[in-house]
Amino acid sequence: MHEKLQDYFSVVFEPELLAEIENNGRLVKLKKGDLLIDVGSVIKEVPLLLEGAIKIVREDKDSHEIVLYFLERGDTCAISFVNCLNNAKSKVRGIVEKDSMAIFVPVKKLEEWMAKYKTWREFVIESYSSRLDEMIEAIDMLAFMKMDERLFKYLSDKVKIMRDPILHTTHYEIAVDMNTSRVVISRLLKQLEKKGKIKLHRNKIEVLEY
DNA sequence: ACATTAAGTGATT
DNA sequence: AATCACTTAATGT
Repeated sequence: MHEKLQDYFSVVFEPELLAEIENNGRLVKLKKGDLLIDVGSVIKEVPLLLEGAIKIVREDKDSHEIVLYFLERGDTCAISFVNCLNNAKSKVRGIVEKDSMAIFVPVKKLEEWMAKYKTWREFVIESYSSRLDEMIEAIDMLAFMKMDERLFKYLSDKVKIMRDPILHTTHYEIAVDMNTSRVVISRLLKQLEKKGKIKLHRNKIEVLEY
């Protein structure tokens, strides 16, 4: 826990705060597919991501979903933190996208730290605003971009987050993430392959350009 | 060999 | 861009 914490957070947090995180947080290993938070749940612990990636998804009542943004190492979900200071329920779902490691810190502590540590305050504000930026980007994508552009952005985003140009996913999973049908995704992927931007395999997509 | 699941495709709306 | 109705290909038992 110490080393990883140092790796990603020692540049942003002062030593006392790092020590507090170590004393109050619990280290959790997360497996791909784990459900971190669901719509309607109240959060009492917030994760600081040491390694891996989390997908944040919005879901409607008919289980249509749309990906809002991804969390990476060094990130936290400030939205859910601020949200639970407000005693509100989560409006999003967080799913572990690849095997991850995180430190869970009780919200109560985080609240104390807001007053105590400047770096923590700045971190939360920073994180909140970049999450908001990403969400606005997601809205732009839905409102203004065509399916083929959306798909290519989805692929290149995912490559960046997974840190691997070979995506181990199916057409169906992409279709669910983008709230469209598998057939549409298959056709668009085929077009991208013809343009030489990707290479298709079973359960696997090689992204050549991103 | 057979069943299941992933992916490709034409036709229709 | 979505849906239907297949076909083909890859994989698991």
